[in-house]
Amino acid sequence: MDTRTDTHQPADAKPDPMRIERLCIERGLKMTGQRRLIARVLSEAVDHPDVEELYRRALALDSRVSIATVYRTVRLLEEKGILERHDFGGGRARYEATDHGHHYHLIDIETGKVIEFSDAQHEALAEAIAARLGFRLVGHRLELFGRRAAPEAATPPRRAPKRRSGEGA
Amino acid sequence: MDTRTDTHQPADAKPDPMRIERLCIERGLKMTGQRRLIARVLSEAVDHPDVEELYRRALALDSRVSIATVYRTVRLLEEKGILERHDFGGGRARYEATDHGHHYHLIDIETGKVIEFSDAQHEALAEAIAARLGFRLVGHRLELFGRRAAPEAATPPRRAPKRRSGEGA
DNA sequence: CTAACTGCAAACGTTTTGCCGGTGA
DNA sequence: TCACCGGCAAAACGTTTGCAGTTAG
Repeated sequence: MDTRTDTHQPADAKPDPMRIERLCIERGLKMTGQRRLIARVLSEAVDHPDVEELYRRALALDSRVSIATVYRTVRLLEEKGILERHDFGGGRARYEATDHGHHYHLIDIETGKVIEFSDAQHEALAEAIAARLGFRLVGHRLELFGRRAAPEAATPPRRAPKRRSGEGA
Repeated sequence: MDTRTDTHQPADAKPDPMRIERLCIERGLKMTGQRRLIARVLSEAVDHPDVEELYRRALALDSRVSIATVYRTVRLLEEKGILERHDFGGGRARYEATDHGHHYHLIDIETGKVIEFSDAQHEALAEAIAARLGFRLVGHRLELFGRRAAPEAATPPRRAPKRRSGEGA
């Protein structure tokens, strides 16, 4: 397929607000009110929210959720392969639905914003490297940390995150 | 330089047991007994120890260190650019000296062992992708998760780590 | 009916920090 | 000298869990 870098962020604004719920049912999960709520918040997210953010969004729709349930749900969905957990530095796990195929992340270190992209060339390279080292590739992650290139007025400086976790050198 | 994947693990068994200490002095850090001790442990490490492991190794040489000091030192050294923090999953940060140039990691998901490698082709690709997306690349990380390829008797199964952090999909 | 679920608060494991008496430069 | 440092114990942080009551299927 494509050999070029291909961005796809808020482009496809998650069209289906029930996708996650459907997946839950498929895997035989009991659909309670809070589960449905959290599923909806997740389905609608176009970013990579952490648990607190999910909790905040859920609360805004219905106050009968506890953060413990968000933690439990998010973990459960990850175990079921419905969610993917990421660590972009900053000490909290961030989640995203497992769909829109393999992609990588570019983190804007000024704003913390995450841009998704895919790149077939990289995909092939990763595979080749693993093979060269005598391994069968099971998974891989590529994260780029960058600063918006030159041209315009600089974004105001950003306070350092709460500190924790590994940044790429 | 090389365009091929190049492994370099315990190969170069850190020849200089004072490298870190020298760097500390260069950056104007006060060299106390415990600082020197920790620096030495770090200089001698050929792996990616976490804080507890560093503490254990330091204690074995001299019992007058506290784990708080290890935490403080490791953080300080990271801020000074002497150490690099990694999160390979498992809930604790792991450290390695910032030297032997840019390299990436392949994590053997059976054993948890980390193999380092460098790859100029990937390096160039990362740079190109960032540019293509309108960013200046500040750092990047590539982590491969793999299973030793076919041939020999399989390594015994390994219990899952303490749970936390992001695995590559 | 009952296994799966929830809220709450307490527990967890890692990491940071306040206090305050030391110590290297 | 004195700004920086180390030990200790307590706090903070994100996250998990035991308990007891609730609910989906």
